[in-house]
Amino acid sequence: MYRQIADIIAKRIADGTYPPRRRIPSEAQICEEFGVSRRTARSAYALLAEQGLIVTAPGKGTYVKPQESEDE
Amino acid sequence: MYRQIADIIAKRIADGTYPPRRRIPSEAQICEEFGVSRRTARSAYALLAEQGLIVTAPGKGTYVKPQESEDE
DNA sequence: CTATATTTGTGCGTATGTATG
DNA sequence: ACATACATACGCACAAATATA
Repeated sequence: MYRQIADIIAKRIADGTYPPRRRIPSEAQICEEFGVSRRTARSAYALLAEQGLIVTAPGKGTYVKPQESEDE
Repeated sequence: MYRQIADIIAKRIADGTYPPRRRIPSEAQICEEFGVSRRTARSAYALLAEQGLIVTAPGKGTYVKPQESEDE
């Protein structure tokens, strides 16, 4: 199930729904949208982070990974 | 053997020992009660699920299937 | 500086799902 | 049918980091 969620989010990143450096839904919001536990939401994001698609920022949120060419 | 266990559980559902929407013993508890392996306990529950008597919820447990007329 | 709210990080226990021997 | 192990998922609680009032 967490793989399906990760796949959906990955598609949103690919099609520009979630552009680079954009903050994406919090884990809590993922729980609501997909009706899953936070554990599952986190597993999905962990998979996307492992794939290098997103980065997490404790206390701030989760963001789409910036492009290589982009500055800080 | 798993058919015998399934039959016993089915009787408990039929006589109201396990009412609709009630959580029934976990697979582990079935193992203890009947002295069988988890594989056998799962086979029993799989049979009952196939018969539409129960529904399983990963991470939560196994429940007696609600009546058609019941709301969520 | 304090207090509150939000968000990610971590840990625990329990239960079902899947795979292997 | 047995035994074992690991993966996945739910729920809860608390900590740490950040932002805001």
